[in-house]
Amino acid sequence: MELYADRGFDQTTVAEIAERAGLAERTFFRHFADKREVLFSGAAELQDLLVTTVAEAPSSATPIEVITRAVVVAGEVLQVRRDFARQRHAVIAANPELQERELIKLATLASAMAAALRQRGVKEQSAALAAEVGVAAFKIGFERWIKDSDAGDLPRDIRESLDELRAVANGQ
Amino acid sequence: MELYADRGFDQTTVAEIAERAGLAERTFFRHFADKREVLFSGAAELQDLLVTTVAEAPSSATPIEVITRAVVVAGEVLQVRRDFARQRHAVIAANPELQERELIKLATLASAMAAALRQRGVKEQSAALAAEVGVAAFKIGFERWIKDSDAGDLPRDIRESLDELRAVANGQ
DNA sequence: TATCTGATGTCACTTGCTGACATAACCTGC
DNA sequence: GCAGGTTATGTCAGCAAGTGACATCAGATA
Repeated sequence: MELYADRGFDQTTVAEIAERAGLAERTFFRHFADKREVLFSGAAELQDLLVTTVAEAPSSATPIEVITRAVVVAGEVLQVRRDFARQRHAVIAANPELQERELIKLATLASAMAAALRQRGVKEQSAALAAEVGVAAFKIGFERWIKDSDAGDLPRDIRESLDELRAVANGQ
Repeated sequence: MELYADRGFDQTTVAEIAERAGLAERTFFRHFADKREVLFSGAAELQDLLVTTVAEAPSSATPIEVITRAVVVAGEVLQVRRDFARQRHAVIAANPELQERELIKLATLASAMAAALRQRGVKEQSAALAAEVGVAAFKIGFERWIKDSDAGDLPRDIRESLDELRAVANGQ
């Protein structure tokens, strides 16, 4: 992260990262599939959190309620380390390859949530759509939160995005 | 496309592509930014189509109506070459790097549509959300269409996805 | 015809990433 | 404690993607 933030992602070689870490270059690739993955190792935990939250929701809840709960909980967790999230976001925003990776991670989260919904008996299409909607609202709520110069409130921003998404989808 | 479809994306070298095309390897990179981009050169035209459709919609239309029209029109165009779309989809589905590229292209389309909506006076957040919703419905409609063993009807599938998205978002 | 421009070729080079094999650290059972 | 297995790390050679610099060639234009 330090190197990426300082000189930029492209300008940082794996050799430099390895040297800074006191390891051989080869060892880096044993810990991370590629140079980008360093910034996305946290995605697995986030996915667990989302899936667990979906799975544990009361059976009376509708798909969108379940998804809302999940992304809001994720927001609560992310919010804790705002400075880190911000720096990471800046690094990613400066590089298209990293944005690609970010997008596929989000898509993976969506499909994991969709799978968890299907487990609850939600039908295929609805599950996929609810998950996509949740991720879209999360994404836009996250961006608003990161831009906010004050402390901000990520879960609230996510909820508001979802409300506005609903309004927009209903033709308002 | 032939090479990618035959031996797979990873197993195809740029040297081979260049040879098949009767060109030097260097020349390949003057036509395409990288090895993946070959499969996404059509995205620019699609973006033009979407943006134009958004811009030309009657001023009375709501954001979601405008976006719906745009993605349906895009569906009509894509539908014409179903075999090509299918083969391309299969190649992409077999390779994570290509999926990443696909996702960033879709995200680019979404943000282009959002910009076109803002041009119409739609406020920032609503524009972004409407565009995201449109792309999500397009994506899922497209997948249904591509899986369909019959001739299928892409615009219809997209519309149905949007209807179902609305139902889901409203808590059904 | 002379010249200008754009597309292509050639070459050398960096860097990401992988496979194969060697070595060191660390358990685990006895 | 120690023999044997497992896991993390090092070393090295090599492939393929992508880039910069310079040369060349073909067609358009004055």
